[in-house]
Amino acid sequence: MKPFFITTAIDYTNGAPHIGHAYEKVLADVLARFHRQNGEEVFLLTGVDQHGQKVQQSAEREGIAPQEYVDGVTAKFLALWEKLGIRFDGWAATTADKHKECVRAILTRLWEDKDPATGGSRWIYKAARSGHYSVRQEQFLTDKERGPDGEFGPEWGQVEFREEENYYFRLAEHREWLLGLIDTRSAEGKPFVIPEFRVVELRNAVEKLEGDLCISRPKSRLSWGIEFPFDPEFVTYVWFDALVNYLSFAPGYDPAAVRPPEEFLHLWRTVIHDIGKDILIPAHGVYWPVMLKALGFTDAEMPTLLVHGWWNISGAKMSKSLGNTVDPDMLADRYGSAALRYYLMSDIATGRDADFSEERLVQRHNVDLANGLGNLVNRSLNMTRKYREGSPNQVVIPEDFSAHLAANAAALSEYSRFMREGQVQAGLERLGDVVNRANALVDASAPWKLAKDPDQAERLDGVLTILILSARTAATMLLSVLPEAAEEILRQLALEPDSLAGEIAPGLPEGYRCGEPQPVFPRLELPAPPAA
RNA sequence: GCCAGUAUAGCUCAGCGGUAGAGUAGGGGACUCAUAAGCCCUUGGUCGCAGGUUCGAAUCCUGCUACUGGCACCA
Repeated sequence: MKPFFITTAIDYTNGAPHIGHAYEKVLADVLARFHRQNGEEVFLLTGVDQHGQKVQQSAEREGIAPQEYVDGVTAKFLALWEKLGIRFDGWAATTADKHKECVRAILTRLWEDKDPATGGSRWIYKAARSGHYSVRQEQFLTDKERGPDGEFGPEWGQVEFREEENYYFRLAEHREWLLGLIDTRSAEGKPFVIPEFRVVELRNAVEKLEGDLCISRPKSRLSWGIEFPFDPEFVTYVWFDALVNYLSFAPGYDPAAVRPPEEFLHLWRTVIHDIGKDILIPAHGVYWPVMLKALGFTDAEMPTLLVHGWWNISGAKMSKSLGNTVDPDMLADRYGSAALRYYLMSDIATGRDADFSEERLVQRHNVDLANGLGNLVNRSLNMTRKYREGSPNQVVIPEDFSAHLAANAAALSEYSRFMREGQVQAGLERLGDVVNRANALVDASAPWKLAKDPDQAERLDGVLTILILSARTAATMLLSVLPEAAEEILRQLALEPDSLAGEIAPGLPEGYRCGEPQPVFPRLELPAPPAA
């Protein structure tokens, strides 16, 4: 079976999930479901990033242990994914023993990979750096933190000059290699980053790459992390912990092996990292490929980065400090997870930003799903039952409608192409075409008139057949985005979905009888505005 | 400061050298199988601003403005 491996970013467990977290997971889930529907061996990996200073501080504020704190937040994420129907195959939690061991094994290997010329590690070195340090905020200050008078403001408390030793991962010397990788991938038509306009951004950043990556924090400053295997005075700092989740929770990875095991590579060669634009540069676009190179991955074994945009709120960035975050849990409760999933997939072009609007969420649900697809299914089944007791006769499709099914087949294959490219919105537009074409056919052929004229009996059978087959094709195209609703439609139609291969059945099965219509998408209403 | 990107109908966006497009919202009509849904027709734009190239520019070039992203600087 052809493999398909997709990962999401792991979310930081320092607050409740917002709409952006939900969007990224729904996108991954939809693509995973599409490939699964296409008969592929799919692995979807998602999870949470649980270490770090902010978690440590939040736990202290609440007077509980960090593990207890992250377990609580993690439960919120898991409950939301359950509510939104996110079906994942691997769950990455960075405080899991499996992950800690993997990170430590990787650090050990890189530390012990000695350069014969110098006798030191080829990848990691220890060095002292100095700077201004705020004791109260427990962080080094840059000149950004200086006030207009050039001094550090009172919010930093006591600021002292401090020297600190840390471990560093060599990055800068891999600049040319990374530029070559980016260019080669683009030239081969398999860009390192999708959408392609982000490749330029990444390339610019890589060209200016200098300096190495600090991968440790002294325990005196940060205790909530993975202890360094060869120096217990330090814990692993963010990216060497978080990024490694893609390996530690992937099936078959062995951190000790010089070359990744074939069992693992089988899946890994197809890997797509579904991430937000905020963590492309430098984490996923620079640190990660160099880390993989250090771990013995060849250029052909580098991932593809699928970079999505953000949901803005009335044109403004969503941020906790602005207090304009959107709670996906509340939206799912208010409108149902299907309406939310459909909105998130249909109203943003993958890779770009969009403006979030509850009004638009309701509108898209009502126009596309309730009035469009839902009503098509309902009216088709009603007429089939009313005029043919659920079983249209097997007839030759009337000549003036014969192009209809061919157009549906074309729409289905275009849908597949868009979905393979991660363009879910474009795929859903093809679904809309199938629905609109069928609804137009109802009015053009007027089955209620045909039913009154015995001479038109065969024509009526043909129209009903096309309508039911169209509803089936539409449901087939809805399966990855709204699996439960699509299955309910197929149940009412009493049909299996079409194959995604592009060919569709020319008629109904022998002895076909449709099921009972039941509205699948009741219309939604916006809550009444609060009384003035 | 540098490098990109975006600016087209109320809204979301497509078009990227040859008479301004789609969906949605607004208006009108005919119908009745249906979730008062659907179908047909239709109003609506000096294509951010100013120049230039061209027989012809939303489309190419230059400058400007606004917004977005990235990087850098912040002695």
